[in-house]
Amino acid sequence: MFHINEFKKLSGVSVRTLRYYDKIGLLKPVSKTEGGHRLYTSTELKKLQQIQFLKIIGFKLGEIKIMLESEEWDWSNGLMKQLSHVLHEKDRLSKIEMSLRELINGIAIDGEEFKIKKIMNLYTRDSRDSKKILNYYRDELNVKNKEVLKKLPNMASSDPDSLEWIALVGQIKKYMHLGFRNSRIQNIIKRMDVKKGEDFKNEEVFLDKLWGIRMSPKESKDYNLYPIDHEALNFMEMAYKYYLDNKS
Amino acid sequence: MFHINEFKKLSGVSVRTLRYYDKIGLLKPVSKTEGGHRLYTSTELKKLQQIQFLKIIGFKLGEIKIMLESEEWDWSNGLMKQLSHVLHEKDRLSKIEMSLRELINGIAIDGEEFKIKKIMNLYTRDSRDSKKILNYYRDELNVKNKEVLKKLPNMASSDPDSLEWIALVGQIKKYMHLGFRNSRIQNIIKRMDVKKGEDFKNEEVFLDKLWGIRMSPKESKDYNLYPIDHEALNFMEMAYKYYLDNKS
DNA sequence: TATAAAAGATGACGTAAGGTCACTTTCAAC
DNA sequence: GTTGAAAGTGACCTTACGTCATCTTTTATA
Repeated sequence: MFHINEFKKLSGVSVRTLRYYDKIGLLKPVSKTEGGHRLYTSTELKKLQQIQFLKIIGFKLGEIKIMLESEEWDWSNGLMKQLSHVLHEKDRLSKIEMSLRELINGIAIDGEEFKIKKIMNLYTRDSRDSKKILNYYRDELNVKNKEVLKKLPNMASSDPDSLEWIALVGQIKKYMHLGFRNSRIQNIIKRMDVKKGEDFKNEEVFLDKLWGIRMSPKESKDYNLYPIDHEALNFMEMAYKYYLDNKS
Repeated sequence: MFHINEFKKLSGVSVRTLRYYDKIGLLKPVSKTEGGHRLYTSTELKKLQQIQFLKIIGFKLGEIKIMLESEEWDWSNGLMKQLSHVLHEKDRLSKIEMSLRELINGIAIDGEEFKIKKIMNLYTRDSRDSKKILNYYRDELNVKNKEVLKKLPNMASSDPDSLEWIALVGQIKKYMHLGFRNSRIQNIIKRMDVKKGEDFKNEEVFLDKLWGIRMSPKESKDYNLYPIDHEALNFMEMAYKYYLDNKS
């Protein structure tokens, strides 16, 4: 049984925060003294540590409450979403970093009078057509990777079967530059062929989609769902033909 | 002279925001009508665009106000500080990203029951000596990931090469109950064998570690780094032997 | 020119996660 | 029983606005 001050020292969390967590029902003390002083045990300490971790990872207190309360929380999905969010944030910061460096270099080169002048130019470039900056920035920064990054992890989910396909296709793209005759590429193709042999239902669905994209490139709504482009698909096809020829 | 609604359309900034900026003295309308309606000109539009830019870059409204008001604001210094701040944030996010990927991979391999169990283990291990989590995490996230994960290139990251291994091991565990003679299992083993044949350096490191864990189960500090247990490893070994026997 | 409708103004409350007073009550030691 | 330390509660503050609700001004039409 720890008093709040001891508990604070054990956990490193401020007293105000502990009272706040109590109030919002995130972490209740195990009991109270007659006078109303809060009492905690090591069980609460563990829970608090989980909370701290999830908070660092970027979840909000409300979300954390739900996660820890409900038994059927979809961890895989939640973590994926969080990851996507983090990647998006990182990307945004990278763009900001570039802008800042540009400005700093500009000032270093052009001196102080650079400031307003240049900053304004960054805009007038765009404001000529009286479009909104925010939208400009939103397009530049967000749309691009939101679409691409979000799609892949969701479909991969946490199923190792689908994950392997993702990995295989990813490797194809990674090593495409080696040419379809290259042994590494041929090895990847071989693994795909072996895996293709396992015609169980889960795979089938994914496989049909993946291989099927090539068939109906225009009308396919699924096209955007997979981060695989026609170049890579054509390459795969060539490599696969080559593989079949040399196999027999 | 623009009325507030026209100005909003030109700038893309909400009416509420414009009134707010007026109130805090960040952007005042050039004049008002008799009845008190705000009137703006293109001068205010330019200033607003500067404000928007600085906001995106990460400055707070209070800071922006000072910047634009005072003539002698040290731009170079301020931008540098901001850059430093951005870099720190990026770094923090990178660590979070690694943690998330680690968790996600863990779930991909061990399934849902991984969740609380594993997350809690991450803590209780340390809480015995009543250190604060934050420090623990700083150690965990920094030291572990930085040193170890960097050494074994990207196993936890999104590199498709490593991803395939994770997927393969995940499938082994998923279908272990079928027995090592099962054709699906044997197919997975075959793919592992084929991939193992690609003896490029990146793979080698990972592979040695993965396969090597079995060798030194007790002293291995790396053991905890991979979400793979001995049961699965033994199973893999049996399946692999069986595969080799039936191959020749 | 009278009136109705649209547009604008003002003010209050809410957000997330607590920090910082101010004031009061309980605990623990003597 | 007294007293100082520790704990309690409550209120207001922070950012950058969003969202009503109510009231006034402007504008368009009859």
